Amino acid sequence: MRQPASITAEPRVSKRLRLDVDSDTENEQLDRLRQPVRKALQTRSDRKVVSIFDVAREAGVSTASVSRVLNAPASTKAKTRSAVAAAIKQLGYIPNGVARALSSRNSRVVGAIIPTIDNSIFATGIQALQSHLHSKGYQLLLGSSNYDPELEYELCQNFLVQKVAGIIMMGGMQTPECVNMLTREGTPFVNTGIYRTDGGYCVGFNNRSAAALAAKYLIDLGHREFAMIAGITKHNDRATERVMGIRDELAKHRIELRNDTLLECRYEIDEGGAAFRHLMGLERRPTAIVCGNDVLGFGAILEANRNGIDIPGEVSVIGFDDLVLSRHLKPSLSTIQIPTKDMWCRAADTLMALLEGLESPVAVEIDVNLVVRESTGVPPR
Amino acid sequence: MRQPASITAEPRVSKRLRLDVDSDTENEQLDRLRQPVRKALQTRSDRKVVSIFDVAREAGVSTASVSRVLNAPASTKAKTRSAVAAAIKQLGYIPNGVARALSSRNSRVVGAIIPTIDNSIFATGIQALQSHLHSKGYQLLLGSSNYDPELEYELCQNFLVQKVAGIIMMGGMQTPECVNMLTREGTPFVNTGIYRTDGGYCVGFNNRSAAALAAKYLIDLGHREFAMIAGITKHNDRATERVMGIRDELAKHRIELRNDTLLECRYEIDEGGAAFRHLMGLERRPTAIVCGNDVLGFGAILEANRNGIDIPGEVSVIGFDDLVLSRHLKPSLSTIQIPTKDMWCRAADTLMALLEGLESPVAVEIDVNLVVRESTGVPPR
DNA sequence: CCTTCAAATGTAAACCTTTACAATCCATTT
DNA sequence: AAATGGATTGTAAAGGTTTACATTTGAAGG
Repeated sequence: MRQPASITAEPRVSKRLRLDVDSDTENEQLDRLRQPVRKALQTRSDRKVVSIFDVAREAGVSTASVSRVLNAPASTKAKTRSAVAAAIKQLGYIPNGVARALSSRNSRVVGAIIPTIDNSIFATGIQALQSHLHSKGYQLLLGSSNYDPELEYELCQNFLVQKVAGIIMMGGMQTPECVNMLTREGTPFVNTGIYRTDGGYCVGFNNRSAAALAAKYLIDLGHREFAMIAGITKHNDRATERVMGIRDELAKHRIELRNDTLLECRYEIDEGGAAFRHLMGLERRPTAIVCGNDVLGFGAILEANRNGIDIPGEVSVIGFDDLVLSRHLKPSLSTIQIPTKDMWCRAADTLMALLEGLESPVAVEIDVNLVVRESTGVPPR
Repeated sequence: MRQPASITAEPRVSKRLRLDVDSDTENEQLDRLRQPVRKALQTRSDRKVVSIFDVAREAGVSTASVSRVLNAPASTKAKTRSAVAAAIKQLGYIPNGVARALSSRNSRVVGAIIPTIDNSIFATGIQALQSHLHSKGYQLLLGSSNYDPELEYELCQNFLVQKVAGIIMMGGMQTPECVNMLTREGTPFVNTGIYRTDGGYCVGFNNRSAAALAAKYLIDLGHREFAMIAGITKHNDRATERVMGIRDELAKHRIELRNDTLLECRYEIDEGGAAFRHLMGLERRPTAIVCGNDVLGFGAILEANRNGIDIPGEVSVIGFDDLVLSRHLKPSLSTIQIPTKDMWCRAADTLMALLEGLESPVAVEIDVNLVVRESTGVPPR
């Protein structure tokens, strides 16, 4: 029996549940598609909004002409244009994008999903993305998934409800259900931060070979005792591939990455510092530490500073991403540099081309660079 | 004469122009309201989308019932609910939020404008905002203004076109035209990061007295030679008030903030470093430096590290914001701590209360704290 | 002056919901 | 069994655009 009490129209609290999971109760399934009923303040309730009809009347033309002046001015006469422009200005008309989207099936809104905005590599990307989209007349609907594919699914579904024109998502860890849903709805999407040729659109780089680049550099310097402070690899293809890249390169040189020197932590300074401390306390100390990203590298360097450990004298540290801070730290952090802004803008370009029916390369590879700074050097002794 | 060539329907490039500025040509005015005509790929063009009619037919009920199951389940019978739920699942129905918004006049989308996502204090705020909104069933449309009121106006207008339910904006430097436009449209908005009682909704703190707090602390330590590495005050009320707060407090103690020790720079590490270097090169060196935010403080500390200047031995440095990094730097940065996440969530709560027709305090004051760390101490000698 | 035809404009049907109002159902009461 | 009235459901009218198609305009050519 359904309990009416449990389905009153309380303000919706996301339950992070999937519509298509059998164990869900009906209520929970529906929850995800609801909008709350509690009588929302109907903005502009009494206020009469200026519509395209008002503009048409004021300008002495049809609504179609107003629409054309706005959307296809080249197909209107100068006289019509100026009459309409005057009317628009006179009335303070602001087109209703919702009606426009409904009618034209084009919302001119792009959705983006990143793991967290609270990581400057993503913040930088989103900043670039937003201003690029803005310059092309698109708006940005933003969601963060906290590295959780279920949440990412939910955000995607919300985007689809909102009828975004397309979606850009960091990484390629969407659940199959998520990809199905996007495909079924016909909403194009681009994965960013990864490069792969499995048929989906992506703009990014090969994390595996990029990481290998770092390892090779350290090996060439003479290092043989390695450690890695990796990101959490679960649900994170980039982190996973970076670990694989390090393993690849070490294996090539018959160097082992011992289990006790491969640490996974969240991308936080604290955690990087703690991992570094742990590694420095090992009986068999590594001489080179590869970090899953620069934040972890910062943690390592700052922890070393605090404890008077000499980088790179005693141990070399290399990061990944090249955040702004990396070059400023003392010692400055060697790292793999990603052209983040460029990557996000090109992801946007790829998506927008798709939206406009243009040809667009399916997989775009972005170049990364090894940036050598002060935190790496030859091994001690 | 109008030049047809100049008004072909090229993909829209934002001209950042105002509709109501007289010097605009008609074309430029209209530009801002257009959507491009170049035949956009009409997503899901042939694909038949599943509509509420299909669900209704499948479930053997009317569309009104389907709508009610989704939006006011308590007013439907269990049998109807389950039939509709089954049909929705069966068909993979995803409601059309655009049609929903048009019909109900409620988009459940909130717009937010910040100066730049590329500053971790804003990134942190937006992260908190987005997940808070998500938990309440709202989505986030994001724009960054780059501290430019004209751009902010434009972003606002785009939000209005998109019929956002409400807007949250960092600071209170909107142009009068912008505020007028929002008021005319009846779209509620909340300013964040500032506290003032001029009638508009805001959730924030008094930047002036917060800054004074920092100055007072340094004065109490015995400092008399002050400098300030401020943010750019133009178009930035927070930066301006922070300078005023310092001036206030110094004046109270008859201390002068000489012109050559008040530097304005963009919130970047480089600039903070350069300013610090400049100040340390002065004949009459300050013993205490107040920074407009932590990023500038980082610049100062890192520059000091590079040049072997002892902080706080030779000079004390204090920041503003309490970014994550502040406690990790060596020396760690004393600063004014802002409960950023809390502030943004409460701004969202204020706005959502408004949207739901609930009472909501007009001005919410957030508490700030002085956090004393290693970068401040008694003056030298 | 009359045709012809491209360009410009107008008419009205979608687009997909929500929701006011009307109609029906059905448990209670009389 | 009829009447009552609250709960549930259905009908159909918005909501503000775009756009296919029809119509009008007007310049060019005969």
